Amino acid sequence: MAKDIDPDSMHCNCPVTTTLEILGGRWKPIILYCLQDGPVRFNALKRMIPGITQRMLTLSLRELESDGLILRHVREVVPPHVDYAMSPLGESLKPVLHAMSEWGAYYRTQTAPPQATSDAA
Amino acid sequence: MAKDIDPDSMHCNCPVTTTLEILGGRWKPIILYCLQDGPVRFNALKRMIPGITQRMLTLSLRELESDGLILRHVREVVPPHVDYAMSPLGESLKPVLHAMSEWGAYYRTQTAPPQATSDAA
DNA sequence: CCGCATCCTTACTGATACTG
DNA sequence: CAGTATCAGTAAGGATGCGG
Repeated sequence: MAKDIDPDSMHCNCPVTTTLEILGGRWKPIILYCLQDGPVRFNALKRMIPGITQRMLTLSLRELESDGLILRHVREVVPPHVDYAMSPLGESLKPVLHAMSEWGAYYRTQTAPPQATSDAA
Repeated sequence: MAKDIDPDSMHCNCPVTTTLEILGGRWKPIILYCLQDGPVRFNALKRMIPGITQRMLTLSLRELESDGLILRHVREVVPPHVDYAMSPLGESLKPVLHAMSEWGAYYRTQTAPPQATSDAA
């Protein structure tokens, strides 16, 4: 998803793809979701997202920061204290995240028949 | 993505991730975008999305169909005539696509260098 | 506590050629 | 026209260990 698209071979200017490029990947949306209620520390984030590895958390955080969606705040103390928070641009993404969340939930109700209707394919 | 997530290892029930799984990948959103105005034939789709290969178009279409977002209509004639259209579930995704599109466009205005027209629009 | 470096595996994507 | 099959390259994601 971090794939760089050459302007020369930019077949489609679809802004949806732009959005996908930014919050694509397995962990970005979850991280953003966790940050919605305020700043969170690195290890707290790791604890909130059980399956994530430190590597992926670090990489995702860096990309999110690089894309201007989150802010990284380092406090020079021992032990180190670093927390992450949404930037204004990140805040602007909230409605989108909300819409995607709503649809994802709706989708599940439409495709997850408890046990009846074997059209599970 | 075609990635299958085991319920047992489902670390996060974030519905946003569900949505991302469904329209993740390089071509899905573009295809959905092309289908928004009505049914389109296979080759027409291929023509509307210059960079896509037949393979990726076929695979993406199959996944979209499998996920219930689009409908495949085969007319048994020579030459073969197959067209794809949004299903009601696909239609329900339109607002989400629109929100993502809006944000993507907004994001570009926020990150586009003022001094140059580097946005390959 | 926070993060980086290395290596490895898998998944996604693409080019090309062939078929009903 | 609308696919399918095979092959291969790249990049995303993960495991583990070290450093500030």
